[in-house]
This record gives sequence, structure tokens and C-alpha cells, in this order.
Amino acid sequence: MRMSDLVAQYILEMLEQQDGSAEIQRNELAGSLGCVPSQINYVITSRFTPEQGYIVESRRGGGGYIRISRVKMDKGTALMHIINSVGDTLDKATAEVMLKNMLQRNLIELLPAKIIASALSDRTLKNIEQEKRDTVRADLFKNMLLAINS
Amino acid sequence: MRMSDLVAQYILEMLEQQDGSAEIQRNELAGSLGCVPSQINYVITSRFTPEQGYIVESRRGGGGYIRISRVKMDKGTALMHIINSVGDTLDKATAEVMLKNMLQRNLIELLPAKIIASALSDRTLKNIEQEKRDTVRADLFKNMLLAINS
DNA sequence: TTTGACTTTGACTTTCTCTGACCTTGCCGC
DNA sequence: GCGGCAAGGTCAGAGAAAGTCAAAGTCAAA
Repeated sequence: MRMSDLVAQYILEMLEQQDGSAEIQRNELAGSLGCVPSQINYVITSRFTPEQGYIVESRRGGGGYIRISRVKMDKGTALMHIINSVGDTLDKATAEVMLKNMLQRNLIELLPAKIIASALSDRTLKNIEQEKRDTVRADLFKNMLLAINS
Repeated sequence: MRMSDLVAQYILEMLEQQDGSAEIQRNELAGSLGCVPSQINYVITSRFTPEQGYIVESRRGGGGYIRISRVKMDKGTALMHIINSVGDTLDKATAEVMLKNMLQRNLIELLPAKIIASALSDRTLKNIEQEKRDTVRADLFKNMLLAINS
């Protein structure tokens, strides 16, 4: 079995046992599974992404940690569908239509929608080169929507 | 739990109980929590700054003390203050401390805070070059808070 | 056989925390 | 005033985690 699968499995079991939230110490886990620490990062970036419904937080320094939580949202829910329907890029017009749509369907409250819209605006993203904006917009959109259901 | 968190928690509880003002004796507190005195300074410098709405006064010599007080303002004004205190760049750590602080002061609800935190995370901004991230973060932070305040 | 996606690794970087030695300030008694 | 004790202040260095990145390896599909 691949190392990455072992790590993923370990984390999944932890999530299972602990009601969707797992906190690990990178070096410790790497040590106990017998891999290099950066392997843990690899697994997290490749298997615990927002598209798959995970939120990852971490902190460095003494007492550092990595916390992975599964959003209470299965693949079937509307929001998850929307998140997965967004690809690697997202233009402003499409984002706005989607937000309006979600509002109408009561999938989201007004204030969160306003916050998200404001984050995705060209005004806010003015310091990012044009070519990259839609990529960042997609990342922002997906992660913020995920946060709503966490 | 980190020592620094213990100290911060102790001070926060004191602020809570004493209507936004806490007076401590550095050496005594350090002794009773089991850390070196300078740890107290570290915590104060990193977690109770003016940007976060605290005023710290102190006095040396016999009968010395450190007094920490939370400044009082209405929500709109406080938020504006915070927005204005952010310059052209904002690093993730500072942003997180500020958000936590706003939550404690009830300037913001939990869900909006989560959405904002999620937008500011390194994971979300992974497609922006390191050097530009803090600039974009500042833009995001300010604009999202403005959306809340409008 | 080549290609390309996915894995693995480790050297190097960045961030956060803790500690202790040394400094400054204030008070008090002589 | 002066010397001594009683605070608090500063700062740099050590230590503790996690993050990044590019090079090398693997493997199956074309």
C-alpha cells in the first residue's frame, strides 16, 4: 500500500472517531507512520481539499498543529454541488449570478453573500494581475462557501 | 496547552470579570502560572496591542503593575477603526488575531468571521505569489469588513 | 517506449514560543 | 542626595513546529 494512502487512511479514521475533526502533529504522525514530515503536507494538499469538503487549519512554532475538519455537508447538498461545479477559474459575472441564485434558493443569507461578493469584486482584487484573478476568485469562492457550512 | 495561551486566557477572564480592565503584577502572575516574567510581556505584545483595541499602562518599581484595558466604542466606529488601522499589507497571523479579537468584542458574528478567515488563509491564496499575498489579504480584509459595516 | 500524472524525499525556510541575562525606573530609609 | 530593593522592560538566541519546492522515483496508459 502506498504511503500516501496510509496517511490518508489514518486521518480518515481519526475524523471518523472524532466526529469530523482531527488534530495532528505533523512530525509526530510522520514519525509514527514512518515517513518524512512533508509527506503529510502532500497528502493533505492532494486529498483533503475544499472540493472534497475539508477545511484545514494549522499553526507553526512550539505547540503547533494541523487541524482537518470535514464539513457537515455531503456530496448531495446543493452547496457542495455548486462548489464542485466551479472549475479552476471563475469570472466575476458568473460568480455574481451564482450568488444571486443561491440567495433566491435560500442557500445562503444576505450578509454572507455580501461579504463574498465584496471579496470577489475587481476592486478588492485590483492588486492581482488580470490573468490570475479568475483563478484566485475560484479559490476564494469555493473556500468561503465551504466555511458557511462548517 | 501553550503557556502563552494560558496567560492570555487568564488576562481575558480577568477583563471579562472586571468590566474590561485588568491589573496584574508581572512577577506574581508569572510565579502563579509557572513561567518566566518576560513571558507576560510576550503575551501582551503579541495579543493585547492597540490595534486589537487594548490600552496597556504600566509602572515599575515598588508597587508596580501592568494594567490592560479594553477600549469601548460602538460597533460601527470600532470596525472603522480596525479597517483604518490596516495598512497596505496584512499578514495572516495578525489578521487572525484581529478576527478573534473582534469576535470577543462582539463586533462580528461567528459565521462572517469564519468566512473572512477562510478567505484570508494561505490555502485559499495559494495561487498568489508569496510576496503579494499580504497585499491581497489587506484588500480582502478591508473590503469584507466594509461589506459588513454597510 | 515515451509520456505524464502521481509519489516520495530531504534540504532549506518561515513562523511562533520560551527563556535568561541585563537594563531602567520608582520608592524608601538614612 | 544616595544606596538598595522592588518592580517592570528589552532583546537576542535557542528551540519547536509546520511550510515550500524541486529533484528523483514509480507506474500505467498511449
